Amino acid sequence: MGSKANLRLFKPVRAVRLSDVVADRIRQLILQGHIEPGHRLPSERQLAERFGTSRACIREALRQLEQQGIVEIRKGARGGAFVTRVDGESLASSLTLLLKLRRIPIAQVTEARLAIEPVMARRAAQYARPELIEQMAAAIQGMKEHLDSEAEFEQYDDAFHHALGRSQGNPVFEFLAMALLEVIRDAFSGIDYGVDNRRRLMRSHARVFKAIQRGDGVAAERAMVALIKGANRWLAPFIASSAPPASGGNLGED
Amino acid sequence: MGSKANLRLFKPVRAVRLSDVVADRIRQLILQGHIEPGHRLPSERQLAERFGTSRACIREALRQLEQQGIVEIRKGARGGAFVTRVDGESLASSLTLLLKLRRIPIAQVTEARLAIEPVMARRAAQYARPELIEQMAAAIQGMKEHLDSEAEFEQYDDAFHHALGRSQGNPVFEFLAMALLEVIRDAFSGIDYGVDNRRRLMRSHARVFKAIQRGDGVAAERAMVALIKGANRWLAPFIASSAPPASGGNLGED
DNA sequence: TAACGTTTATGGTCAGACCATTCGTAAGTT
DNA sequence: AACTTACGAATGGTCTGACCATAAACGTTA
Repeated sequence: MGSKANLRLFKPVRAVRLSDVVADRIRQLILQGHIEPGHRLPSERQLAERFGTSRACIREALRQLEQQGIVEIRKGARGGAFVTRVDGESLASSLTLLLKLRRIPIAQVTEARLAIEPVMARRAAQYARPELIEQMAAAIQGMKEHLDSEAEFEQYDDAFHHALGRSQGNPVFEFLAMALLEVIRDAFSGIDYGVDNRRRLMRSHARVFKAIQRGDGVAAERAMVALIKGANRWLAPFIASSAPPASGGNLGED
Repeated sequence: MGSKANLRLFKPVRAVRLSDVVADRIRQLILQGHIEPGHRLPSERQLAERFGTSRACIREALRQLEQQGIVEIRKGARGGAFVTRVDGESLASSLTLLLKLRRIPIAQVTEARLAIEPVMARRAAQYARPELIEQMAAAIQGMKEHLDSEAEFEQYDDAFHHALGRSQGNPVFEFLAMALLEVIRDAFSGIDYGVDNRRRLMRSHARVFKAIQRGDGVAAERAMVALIKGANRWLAPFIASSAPPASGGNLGED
C-alpha cells in the first residue's frame, strides 16, 4: 500500500524546462519592480553562475523575454540585456500574427475599429489637453503638406491616431486601437493610394479633429465613423481580396 | 570612385542574429501554409543540418516560436516541434503583461470592455445560430447549478462569454473580448465573491442571454452594459485598489 | 586636444557530449 | 491469442568549453 504513495513522492522532481523557470523568475523580478526599465541585467555568464545553469539555458530564456518585448539585447562591452519600457508593439504583433494565421479579412478588422475608435474620438473631445490638441493639429498639417508622398503621409496619419489615443485618457483603448491600426497598415503595406485618396483621407481626419477641438463629442464620434468607413471604401480595392479563403466580412462592400 | 562603393558591398555580411533568421524562415513557412497545424517540424538535429547552423541556434529560434504560440514542443521519441493552431491565448498574455507592467487599473479595462462586449451582444442577437444559443443556455444553467463554487461558476461564466464571442461572427471582436476577460480574471484570480454576488452575476448573464435568444439586439446591448457595470460595482471592492499607485501584486496585505 | 591602436567585457556561434523521456517493438508470459 | 515486460532508438534538455565579433573604455601618440 505504501508503494503507490512513494511513486508520487519521487516523481515530480522537475518536469519543466529550466529556461522557462529562469525566464519566469526574471519576468517576475521585472513585474514586481525590482528591476526598472533602462537598467541592465547581469551578463549571460553571471546569470548562468547565479542561477546555477549553463549559458545556453540563460540564452534560451532571454530569447523568450526578448520576444515578449520586455528586454532588449545589445552586444559589445557594456552590452547585455536591458529592461525595456514595454509599449503596445508586442501586442500589435501578436494580433497581426493571429489574424494572418486565421486568414481574417480586413473588413472584420475594420468592423472592430468601428466599435473602438469612434468611442475614443468622443472621449478625446471631452478629455484632450491642449498639448495633445496641438499634436493632432500638427499631424493634420503634416498630412496636408505631404499629400504627394505615401510614406510621409502615413507617418502623419499614424501620428494623428497616436495623439488621439493618448488624448482620450484610457491606455487600454489606446493599445487596442494601435494594434488594430498596425494590422491594417500591415495588410496595406507598400501600396500607394494616390493623391486623391490621400486628400480625401486628410479631409476626413480634419473633420474629426475639428470636432475634438471644439469639444463636440457626438460630432467627433460621427466623424470618426465616417473616416473609418470611408477609408475602408476607398482603400479596399487596393488589396487582392477583402475576404480571403475561409469566412467573409460584411461591411459596406460592393 | 570604386572605393566607396566597395565599402558598401563588403559591409553588411551579417549583422542579425542567426536564430532570428531561422525563426523568421520557419514563421514564414507556417504563415504561407507550407506547414499545416498539427504537423511536425524536422528534429532539432535535422534543422541544424539543413539550415547549416548549430543545435543551440535552432533551439533559440524554437523558444521564440514557442513563445509566440505557433509551435509546441513534445519530447521523447516521435516528439519534436509541432505547428499549433494559434488561438487568442498569446494575444491575451501579451495584453495582460502590458497592462500589468504599466500598472493600468482594472477600471480602465472595464471601460474598454464596455465599448466592445455590448456591441458583441447586439451582434449575437442578430447572428447567433441555434447550437451557439444552446451553448449559452447550457452555460447559464451551469452557473445556476454551481453558485456554491467560485471555480466552477467561473468556468461556466467563461463558457458563456466564449459562446457569445463565437456567436457574433467576427473573430476580431472575439479575440479582443477574450483577452480583456483574461486580464480581468487574472486580476481577480483566487478571490471568492460569495454566493450572493455569484447569484447576481448569474441573473445579469441570464438577462443578456434572454435578449439574445429572442433576437432583441438593443435589449441585449443594454443588458450587457448592465452586466459589466454591475460586475465592476459588485466585485471591485475585492481588490486592494482599483487604481494601484506603483507597487504590484498586493492582495492580502495588512 | 584629437586621432589612433589596444584592451576588455560581452553577446553570438559552434561542436560534442551525456542525460531523460517517450514510443514502438520484440520477447516472454499467461 | 492476449497481455506484460524489457529493450532499443529517436528526440528534446542540459552542460562544458572553446573561439569569434563587436563596441565601449583606455591609453598612447602626434
